[in-house]
Amino acid sequence: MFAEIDTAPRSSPTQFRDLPERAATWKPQTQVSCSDCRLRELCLPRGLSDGPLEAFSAAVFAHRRLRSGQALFRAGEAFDSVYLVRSGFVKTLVLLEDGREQVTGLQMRGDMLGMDGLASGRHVSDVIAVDNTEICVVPYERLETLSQQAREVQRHLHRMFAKEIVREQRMMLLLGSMNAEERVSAFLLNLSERLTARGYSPSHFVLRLTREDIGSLLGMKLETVSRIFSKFQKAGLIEVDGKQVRIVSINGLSGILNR
Amino acid sequence: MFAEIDTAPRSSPTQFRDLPERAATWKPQTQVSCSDCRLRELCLPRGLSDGPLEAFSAAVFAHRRLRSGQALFRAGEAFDSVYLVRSGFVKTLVLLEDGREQVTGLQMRGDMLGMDGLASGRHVSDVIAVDNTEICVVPYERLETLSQQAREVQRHLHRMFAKEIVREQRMMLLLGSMNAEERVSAFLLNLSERLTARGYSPSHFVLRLTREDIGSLLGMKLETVSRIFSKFQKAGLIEVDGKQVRIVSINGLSGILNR
DNA sequence: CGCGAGCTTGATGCCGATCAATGCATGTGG
DNA sequence: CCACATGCATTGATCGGCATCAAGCTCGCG
Repeated sequence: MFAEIDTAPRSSPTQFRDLPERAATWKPQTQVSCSDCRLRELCLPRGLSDGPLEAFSAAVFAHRRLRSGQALFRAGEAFDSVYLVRSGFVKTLVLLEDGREQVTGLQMRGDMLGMDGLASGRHVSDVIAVDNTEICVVPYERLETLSQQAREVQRHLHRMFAKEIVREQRMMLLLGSMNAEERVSAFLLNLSERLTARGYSPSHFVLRLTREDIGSLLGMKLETVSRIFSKFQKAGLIEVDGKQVRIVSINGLSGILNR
Repeated sequence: MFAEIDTAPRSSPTQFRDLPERAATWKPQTQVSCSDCRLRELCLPRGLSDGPLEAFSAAVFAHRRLRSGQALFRAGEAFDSVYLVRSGFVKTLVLLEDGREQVTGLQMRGDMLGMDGLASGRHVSDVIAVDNTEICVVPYERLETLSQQAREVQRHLHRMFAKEIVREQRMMLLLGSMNAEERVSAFLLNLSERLTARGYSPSHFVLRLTREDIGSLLGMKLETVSRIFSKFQKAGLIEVDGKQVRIVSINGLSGILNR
């Protein structure tokens, strides 16, 4: 039904993600310099001068490759690094003592992870790859040092923190005051925006999450997610086929939000 | 029904909050040094050595006094400072384009505010006093400088950021996967904990928020909040009289959460 | 005194949860 | 290669928790 739009136009490792014979060759890789990383414009302060850039590059200690399903870290583990998604997709989960868990985010290229661990020295969330994923590891100590040497790095870091705070505030608003249709539509529009910013098609993409994970993220049951997808499809707003989604009417979707 | 437990044991400005004739004298105050601020152990890095301490003290540019109902800042205003609650209580609201708003937090002594503005240079939330409140104003530029000079200050700042991220994650979990009774009980227990940490009674306190604000914070309607308070009272878990609350059975309340 | 803001409580209705059946794709072991 | 299990998604039927609508109360205040 849908053409393959699953490939990352500017990020080579992901373009093989659906080919099992390539996935089988998925292995840790040697280190890469930040200077020629295509992620640079997302991950680094804009216009970072050469000195700080190289310093930042040195701060990226290592890269980790995760296969879909593998964990980057889990709640309870000691915090020592923050992470940047270089390619692929991960989900973040927070856990309640009684076993209940909730997806709190879907992160993609350029998104920062793991800052939660700074509060107590231990992570309070799980981060799980939902696609073959490449991660830049930035030891916190190095980031601290670098941040003290270069004010622009410090400011960039603060901005990353602040963005996460704002994102979570928006999620609280979604969870606290939107109905199910509004949540799903906000989710799809947000996904579209972020994928567009990363060079993907604005209208045609692959949900990395199952209906259950989407439901968890949006505070509803998987059946409800499924029903609303079907309803939107009948209304001519989207086309859905499993995880493949095409947004037919952005305006229609936005209309649901501002109603 | 309840004795007056409304006074702040270690924070002088608030102990007059319910006396209107004192409230009428509420006016901007001269500057105070951080070194003899009673908030010090909450707001400053523990064991901060003398040099950085004085630097930090100098970073607190001014103090602002707000009467109940006044705004510290509003969404859309330019960001230039972060704030610390020195005494009193404020609520934070985020707004949707269509006018919907949601309370996202209740902040009290030692809590930091305004970091959201760092993301875009403009605040995206309103902060409104829900009691006569005293605020320490810390210009961001100064904080940046100080943070570069003293690693312990930087680390403390990062930890404040991270705590806010973790707090918001917990709120997402509450909003996404708890029913109404669990939310109210989590709210009361959290309030009790935080007030205890500040030297108030763990069992006997004053809700600063209206039923409507509590409902907004917890993602439910004010009538539901009211009903659940009544239900908890009948069950012998709490005693409520307007904004006065006494927790009769902490275990009973916790039991609702882990059920 | 009357008025409005905030709170409580009841009656009713709806949205989304729950329970359940089915289909489909993938993987696995006989 | 088939039988079977497992994970994920869709759809229907029913139920219940919370929203909604409404009435009445208290309290502080102009």
